[in-house]
Amino acid sequence: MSFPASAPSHTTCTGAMRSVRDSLDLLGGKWKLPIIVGLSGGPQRFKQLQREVAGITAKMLSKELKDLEINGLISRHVQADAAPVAVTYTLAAYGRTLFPVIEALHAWGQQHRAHIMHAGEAVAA
Amino acid sequence: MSFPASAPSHTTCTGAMRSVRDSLDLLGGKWKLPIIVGLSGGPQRFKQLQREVAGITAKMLSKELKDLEINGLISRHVQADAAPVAVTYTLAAYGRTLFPVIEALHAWGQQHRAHIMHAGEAVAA
DNA sequence: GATAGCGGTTTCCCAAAGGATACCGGTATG
DNA sequence: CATACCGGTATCCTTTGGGAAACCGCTATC
Repeated sequence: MSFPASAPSHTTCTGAMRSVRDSLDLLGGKWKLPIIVGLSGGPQRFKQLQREVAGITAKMLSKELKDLEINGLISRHVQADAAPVAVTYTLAAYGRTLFPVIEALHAWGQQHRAHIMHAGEAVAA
Repeated sequence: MSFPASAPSHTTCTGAMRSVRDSLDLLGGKWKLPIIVGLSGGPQRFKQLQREVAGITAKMLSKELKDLEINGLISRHVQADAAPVAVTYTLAAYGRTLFPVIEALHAWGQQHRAHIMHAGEAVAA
């Protein structure tokens, strides 16, 4: 259940690391998580999403969405019936299993920001 | 406490993303987490650690250790008394606050691996 | 007919990440 | 004297990540 709390001994820790690195490979980079969070509020169309993920270029968004779809985290729907061909991206159920991970990163990042500020105060004071 | 479960609305999600990206900036890259896990079992000396983190070069290990130390996640101790100058690296208390994050990444990565295998089975069967 | 939006792709380019190798001064060991 | 271990550093190189801008066909709108 937990990664070894003590005595890594090469083999044990190497094993635990594999899965950690797997996660990081899928979620690493600048845009994967922002996109997932951007979709967490409901389906979005390409340009909508690009506006929401502030700063991302069309090229990056396109590429990252492909990656995420390949890994089953999101799904792409094309409505050819509509006149200018609407495309919507939806966070898949499997993508939602990432929420605890995002939560953990979010919580730590927030606490870390507070930690930094606190250290800064002592200096600034 | 939790990142917005619905209706991101730009501002909300942008705020939540900042801390997530902060975490990723500190922990991202190929080696940071492996090193932390490597130290989770107790203090290690440089070469010991390099052997444990399988595959890392001295240059990378040295650089990453500096980064981690600057961020207060680990601490470096030099024992000049010993003849060939021993250096030990220890996971700081603050570094241990990362355990929940690592746990989350570990758990998801492990589940993901199972997920992939499962999908593979259907094909392989 | 011009302009704007959609959903992208293509090309070019730069900076950062990271690997390989050699080397450093020190000691101990054969 | 040669070799190996320690804790690194310096140099060079390739790979990757990612940004900028132009462009695509199509539609709707002024």
